[in-house]
Amino acid sequence: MATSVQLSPGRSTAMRKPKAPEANRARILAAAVAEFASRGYDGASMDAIAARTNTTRAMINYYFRGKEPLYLAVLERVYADIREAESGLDVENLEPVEAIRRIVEFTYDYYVDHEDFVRLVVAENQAKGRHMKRSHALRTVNRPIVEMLGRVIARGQARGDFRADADPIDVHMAIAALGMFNVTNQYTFGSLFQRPMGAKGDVDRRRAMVADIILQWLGPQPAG
Amino acid sequence: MATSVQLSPGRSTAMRKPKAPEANRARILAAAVAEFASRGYDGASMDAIAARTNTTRAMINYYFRGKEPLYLAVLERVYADIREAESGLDVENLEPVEAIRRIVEFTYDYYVDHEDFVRLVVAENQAKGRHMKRSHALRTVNRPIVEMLGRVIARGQARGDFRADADPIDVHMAIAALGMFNVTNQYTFGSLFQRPMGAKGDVDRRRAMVADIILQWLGPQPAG
Amino acid sequence: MATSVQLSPGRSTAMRKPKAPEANRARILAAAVAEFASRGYDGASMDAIAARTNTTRAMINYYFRGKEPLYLAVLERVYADIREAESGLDVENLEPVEAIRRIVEFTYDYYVDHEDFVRLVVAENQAKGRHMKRSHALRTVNRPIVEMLGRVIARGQARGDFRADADPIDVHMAIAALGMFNVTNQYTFGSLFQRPMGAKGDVDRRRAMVADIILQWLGPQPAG
Amino acid sequence: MATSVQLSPGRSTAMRKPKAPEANRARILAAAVAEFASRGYDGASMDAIAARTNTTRAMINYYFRGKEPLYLAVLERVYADIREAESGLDVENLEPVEAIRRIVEFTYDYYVDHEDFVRLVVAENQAKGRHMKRSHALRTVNRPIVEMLGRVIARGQARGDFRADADPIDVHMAIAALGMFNVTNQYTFGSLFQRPMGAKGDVDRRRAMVADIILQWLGPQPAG
DNA sequence: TATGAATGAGATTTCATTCAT
DNA sequence: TATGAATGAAATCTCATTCAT
Repeated sequence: MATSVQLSPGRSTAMRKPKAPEANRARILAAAVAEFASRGYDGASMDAIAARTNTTRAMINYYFRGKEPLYLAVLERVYADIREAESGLDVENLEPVEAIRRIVEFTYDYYVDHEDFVRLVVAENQAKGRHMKRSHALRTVNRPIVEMLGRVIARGQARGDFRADADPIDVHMAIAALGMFNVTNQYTFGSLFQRPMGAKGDVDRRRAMVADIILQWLGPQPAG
Repeated sequence: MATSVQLSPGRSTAMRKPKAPEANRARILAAAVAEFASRGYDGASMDAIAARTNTTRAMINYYFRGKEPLYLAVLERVYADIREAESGLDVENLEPVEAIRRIVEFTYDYYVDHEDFVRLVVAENQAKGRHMKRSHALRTVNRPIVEMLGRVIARGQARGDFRADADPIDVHMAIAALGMFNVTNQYTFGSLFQRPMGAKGDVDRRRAMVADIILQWLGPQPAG
Repeated sequence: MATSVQLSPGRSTAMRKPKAPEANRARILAAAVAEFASRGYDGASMDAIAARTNTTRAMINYYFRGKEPLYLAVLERVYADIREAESGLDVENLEPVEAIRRIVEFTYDYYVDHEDFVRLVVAENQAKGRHMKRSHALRTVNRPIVEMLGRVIARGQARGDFRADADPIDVHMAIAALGMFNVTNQYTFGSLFQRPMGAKGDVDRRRAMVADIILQWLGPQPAG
Repeated sequence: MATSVQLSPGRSTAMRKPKAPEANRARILAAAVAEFASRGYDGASMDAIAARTNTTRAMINYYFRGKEPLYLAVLERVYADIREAESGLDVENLEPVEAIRRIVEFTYDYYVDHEDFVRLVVAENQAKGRHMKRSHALRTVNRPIVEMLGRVIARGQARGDFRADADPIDVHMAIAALGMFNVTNQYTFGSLFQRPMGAKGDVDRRRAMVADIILQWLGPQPAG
């Protein structure tokens, strides 16, 4: 018994006890965003999240009641973030064409700069929207960018700049598709075609390209 | 093979030991494609794959030497499949504009009809290309569609139908982005904007839309 | 401990959750010593260790984080034990020859009485010291018996009882070799030469024999 | 089906088919000696042995009928080898003291040069002689060295060179113990006391030391 | 004689969650 | 509010052996 035997099985590093519930919650949530984005729902481990926050699995369960609720909170958070960012975008004073270009650029950059968001959206789609369905908050997320697009397109149509049958949701979808692909498919596409993509690709050139594509398509139909 | 060869007696149906390695392998691979596509790498379970066939985990390990090699075989298989399908696409005799439309339609339909392929590609990207890197076969997959696009674009440029600076890989990327998005993001996008997507969306309309987008963009630049 | 302290009510016997981490850890460690000593590293099974206690594999992993760390803890424990036992050996007040005899006897008996220790040492050697290398604790184990031997030998040399070139580590090695062999090789040697060995052999006679061998060797060199 | 799919699950390296049963057996046995010596009974894998021989597990089972019989064959082989080597030792024409020195040196060197033998003996002892018991061949192995020792000791006693109560088996045991320890305990002892041992230690010095120990002990008892 | 195919048992480890305090 | 302890389920992989030819 004189021999010193280690008693505590867990991590024995002295951990600070914050005693600040809100801060704890926020820290856990941030760690969870990173972990779920990086590893996906199944790949993410509660332990890894705990390790990123100097707390324990039990703590996380205490705050979020389990892995899935935590994941939902993560989704809600990143959607709230993009909604907020979109809200800050002011295009009412720009000419329609310039406004579209601005919106495309904003969107393109947001994806490049927020890979976590993109990866989480993709993960949720890979999960067939399983979790999203259970969240009232997520089912009622509104994305200001679509209404914004609607107003810009209407202005452009009024001036004859844009084709008459342009639909804001279609336009948003095209912008999102072209912008996301660079991030979502960077590994396979980049590897197969030897093109650096995502944040490492030629961001400026490709962002401009997307704007061109959208604007060409939106432009008034040549008679015929 | 046309002549009737006597098969060994008990080979007809319910044998305890099938002894049909090729068929076994193929069955396992098919089951693995479905399982990995449905659940992702981590989510997929060797047991589930075994259950989809009439074999056991041990059998799968015997044939494929583990989960990751099996996953690689799956990736290689679906890439081989799309490469083969692309090879069968004949556009050399079409006018450039029609050829592009044909290629877009083919690609769009392939994604809609082969969700497994799309999901596997997405999954591999979510895994940051981790597995792909280890496969020589995958690092050297060539996608005939890009060369095909290159030839069509060159023909179009020679006739003045297409802009001079069009790049086949950019074009392929745009087509892929617009086509995949409908499949990859169907759950979140569809839910957020109340639009059915993927195979359940308005496939015809959207396929045409993608072709329009690409062709407008490819068309000769208006002077100025 | 002598005063009667009130224990918490349910603590007496059959609780579903013992909540006695120290005792659990100790019980697991003891079981692991027995299992690893009996079956070697590879032969030992975590299940068997669990069965020897009243816990589960998962519990063991919780406390020790895996099989190898557990094995290391076992090694560290038995080395700590022998070190402690060696420390209790008091030979400073004995004449050098008697002191050597005492040390030999202690060592010989320790091996006979602690087959687990001997078997674990042998197992680690069979594993080429693979695990030991990874343990800082083990790399810095000091064995008091060698310093003790050094002091006794020096005293004997000063009196002319022992040869001048005697080296404590050589002496310890010879003692250990002769003592361990009886335990380590009891099965093959005993079987081949029909001699009961280990604890079943003629312990007294052989222990004396080892002391004789060592002392004859240590004794002053006959001139010439 | 145009795609090339690997069909054979096993190792596809072109393997030569020796068609030489005896040679096969010998090669497998040699590989098994190395594998069992290196990894112990449990640690050894039939696959690893197969890999060392360019055959398959099935082959080995075909020749040896299982892992344990193979292990027994290995033990029998290495004991046959040492017996044969011992038989070649000629000491009848040496003076008793020189003869003893010769025997010690031979034994010491044999252990240093045949670690596989030593490791197998140790492994069998760690297995508590479990396998040995089942082998008639092993239960009747005779070790010529003991009779040889007996004759030498008798000659030495007749001349008054050796003590009267010296027992050949005791002597052999001491020689074996001192010689084996250098090999069997080289990892723990060497690490704990910073002494290179086994073939890497100071073989010459230690071999001489063992001879000295034995001869001092065997020498005629000083009166008293 | 030789072998690819097939099998079932067992081993370790990870993990999310629950419990009692 | 916070947490160490405990648990049961599942997942992957290895392996010796057997079978049919």
